[in-house]
Amino acid sequence: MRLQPLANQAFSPFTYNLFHVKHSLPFLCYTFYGHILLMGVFVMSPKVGMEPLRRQQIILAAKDCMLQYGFGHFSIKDVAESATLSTGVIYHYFKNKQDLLVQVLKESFSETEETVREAVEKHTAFEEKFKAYLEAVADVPKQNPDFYLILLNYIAQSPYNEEVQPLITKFFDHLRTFLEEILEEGVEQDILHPETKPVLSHLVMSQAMGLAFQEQLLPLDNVEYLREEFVRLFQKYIE
Amino acid sequence: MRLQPLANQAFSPFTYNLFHVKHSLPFLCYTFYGHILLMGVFVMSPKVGMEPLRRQQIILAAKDCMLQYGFGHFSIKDVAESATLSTGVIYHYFKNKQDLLVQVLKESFSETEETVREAVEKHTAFEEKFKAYLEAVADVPKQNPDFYLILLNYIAQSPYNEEVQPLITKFFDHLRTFLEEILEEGVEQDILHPETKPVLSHLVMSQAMGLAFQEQLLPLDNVEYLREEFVRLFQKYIE
Amino acid sequence: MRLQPLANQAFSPFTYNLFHVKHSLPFLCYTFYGHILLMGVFVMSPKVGMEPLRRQQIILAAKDCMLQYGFGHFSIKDVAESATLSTGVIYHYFKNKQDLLVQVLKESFSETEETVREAVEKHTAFEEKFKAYLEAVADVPKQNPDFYLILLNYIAQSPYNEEVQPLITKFFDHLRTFLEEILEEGVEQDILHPETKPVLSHLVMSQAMGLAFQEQLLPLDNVEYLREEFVRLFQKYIE
Amino acid sequence: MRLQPLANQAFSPFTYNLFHVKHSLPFLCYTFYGHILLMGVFVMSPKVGMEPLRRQQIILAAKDCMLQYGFGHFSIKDVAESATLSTGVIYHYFKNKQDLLVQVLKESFSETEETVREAVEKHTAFEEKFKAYLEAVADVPKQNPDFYLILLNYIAQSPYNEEVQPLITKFFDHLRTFLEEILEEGVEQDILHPETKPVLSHLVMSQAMGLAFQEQLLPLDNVEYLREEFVRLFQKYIE
DNA sequence: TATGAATGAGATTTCATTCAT
DNA sequence: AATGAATGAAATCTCATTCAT
Repeated sequence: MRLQPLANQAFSPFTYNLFHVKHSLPFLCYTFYGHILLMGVFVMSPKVGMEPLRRQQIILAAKDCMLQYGFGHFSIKDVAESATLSTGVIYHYFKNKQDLLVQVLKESFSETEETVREAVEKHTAFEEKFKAYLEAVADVPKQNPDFYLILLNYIAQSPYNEEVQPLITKFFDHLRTFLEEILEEGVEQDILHPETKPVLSHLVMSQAMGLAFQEQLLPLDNVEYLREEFVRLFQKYIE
Repeated sequence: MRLQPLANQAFSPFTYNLFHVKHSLPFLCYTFYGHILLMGVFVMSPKVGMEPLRRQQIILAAKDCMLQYGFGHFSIKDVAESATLSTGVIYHYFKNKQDLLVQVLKESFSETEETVREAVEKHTAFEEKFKAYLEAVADVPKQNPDFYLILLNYIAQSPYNEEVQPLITKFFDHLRTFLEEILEEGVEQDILHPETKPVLSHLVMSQAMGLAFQEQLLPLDNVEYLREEFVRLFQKYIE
Repeated sequence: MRLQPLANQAFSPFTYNLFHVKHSLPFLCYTFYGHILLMGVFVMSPKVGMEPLRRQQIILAAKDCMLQYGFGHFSIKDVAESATLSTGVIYHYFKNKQDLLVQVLKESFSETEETVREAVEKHTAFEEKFKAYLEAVADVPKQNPDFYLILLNYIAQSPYNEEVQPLITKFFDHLRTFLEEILEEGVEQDILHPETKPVLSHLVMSQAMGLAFQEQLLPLDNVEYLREEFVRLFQKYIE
Repeated sequence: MRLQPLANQAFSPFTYNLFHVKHSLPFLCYTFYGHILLMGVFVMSPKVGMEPLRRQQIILAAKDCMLQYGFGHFSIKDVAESATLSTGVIYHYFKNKQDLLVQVLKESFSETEETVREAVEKHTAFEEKFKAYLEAVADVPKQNPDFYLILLNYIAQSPYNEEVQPLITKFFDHLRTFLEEILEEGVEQDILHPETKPVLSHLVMSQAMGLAFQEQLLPLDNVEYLREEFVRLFQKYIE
């Protein structure tokens, strides 16, 4: 008695559906005479706890599609294909396209924020923290190469998208507030003038963002050196 | 007695109704005594020769739509409506949507480039030129409020659009090369180290772009002050 | 005891209502004594697995439209209407208009080729095979009245259509090669001179095609007689 | 005093229309002081007897377009461009697109008919006339390479075009009737059986047409030989 | 949970024809 | 007789979303 894949031609044109139903399994066996017998169909019970996994699977596929096709040509069908799921199931896990898009952005944001925070928290001295911050934000395009391309797509959309706009604003605010907290230590230690804080934090954010976008657009040959100079530029500024 | 080109504004496409000689254009010249003489008439038909006028009209309408709906929801139908024309006529003046989009971008670029060049060329001393450049690029969002929003939309498209990508690259290259030419004067006057040139030009471009995008995204309350600090940041850097 | 594929016609997409086990397909086999046994059921959903059915349905509708409106005024919208489907669903089953058109042609070709081959294969003697071939190709317009009208439409397109051109060429080549294989028997039996083969096969193809097109164009009153004479013409030629 | 081309910049944006009006001419001269003076505009009177010439010009351009783009992508704008005329003027000489298309076909037909008639009329004896006819119709694709491609386009259209259909029928009828007149001589000289006449004439027409179409479709390597055999086939038939 | 078929609105593009002059 | 701008209908194609099962 041996299990065998079902020969295609043995099935009427509708039987192949069986194999498309992902959570069912035909159970076959050979008879004593070598004939194939279908013993039954196991319709597997839906897996428990699949929800977060599926969501993740879809978000990842959506990220891929965003990078490959851009916001303008991003389609649910492509996401489904890329996740090897049906289009319909996307709507089980996400309210609609917009919802999916927002989740993708949220993921990207929290990833990047985490990276920066971790880099800073290794240090205690103000100067070291500041340097670590500068290096971390300058390194985002290297650590997380797709982040700025995704961000770019969303920023372009943001003026026309009520949900995306505040998300982006919040992301930059978080990151900038975090920097201001670091700078506050400098102020307390009389290294920095209090007024420098808001301006400096804005300039750092802008510069980091500008550099990353330039890198996306033009093939820069001396990226590494530019990043180092970016750090130096602001170290010089606070002296 | 000198031949004089007719002032453009004297001949809106509908003015032909005003002439006694129907559907024609008077050809005039000044006499020795300053009197105007009608030398003859050019036969014209009002439905002919609309090309330059219409192209401009459509490009303007397209810019409006771009700002209003963004790249993602930019439609030819909207452009036509906004220009109070039929959709078909757009294709009389532009090969396709892509072509129109490219023309819009080209216009925006040349406008901005011109503004910066003009600002710099008022000065002769290196330090003044450099300052003028910094101020001019920092002021682009103020002088030309739509520029960065349009740019943003195109940048997001650029990785998926063969024609737009090189246009943007060229624009930034032009602007950066122009800055390097200014910096070269600083090098010649021993104010700057030669190696500073490429790095500095990149950092300035990034910072300007980053600031402008931030301004697009967040309602900054101290924009003016930030711009001043932007200038000071780089003045400090070259000291 | 042998497994038997279910006959297609037993499962129109709507028959699922008839089964007691809802939305499923019975899997049957013959017993040693010829009795039918229900071995199990395949779970299916009526909205799934429509592909082969719909493709056929659409191809048929497309054929109808082709005949009714011709290549020049063949529109997807008409096909959809004729198949009582939405326009969108056509693009679910076919990549684009061109793809659909090609599938229609392929079907028509294989049908006709099959008819001719079957007619010939009933015979064994060379003369009989040759006669059967001549009669079969002459009878195509009668057996398959739409074939030449469809062909005509495609041929007119072929110089401007990269995909259709080789399909048509291949079709005629197949049919002509098949005739050459028949003629080869005549050569082996010393009934034909070897050199006659290629020329004769071409002339037969041309004549058949020419006759069919004439029939399309003019209302011939003596079609039957013409076909007989067509056969006689070439029988005489090989004597 | 010298004639000079008008400097572009001397004209308001609408004056260039002057040069677009094909039948008007500015008349210029230099003054004693070197200034350009426009002396007047000659609006040339419409040329008399241009009608047939223009019609011919347009028909030729239409033929070119038909060959280049086929019936399916044949557009008035292309015809106008190919004839270096405006789209509007086409409608001065032809009622509409359909009318133009019909004229193109008529021209092609009369050309071909003429060729065949001339070839036959050089001879007097029946056999020679018959041979000349066969050779002439077989040679049409060589003498008039575009004829069958144009015909193909029209035939495919004919079932859906009330005006084209009878034109084609008439063309083939003419040519076939002409052959029957020749054959009648053979009947009178007791070379042919009277019943052969209609069948033979049809078969000849079909064969010629079929051969020509095959030649259009497939790259035949032995066209010349095929044509000779075509002649021989029917010479043999009447023996 | 999952499938993928189906819908229908909307976008781009083409083009015969008209029209004012 | 000639221009080419303008229209608007129609065609192709895309895609978010729904739906029966």
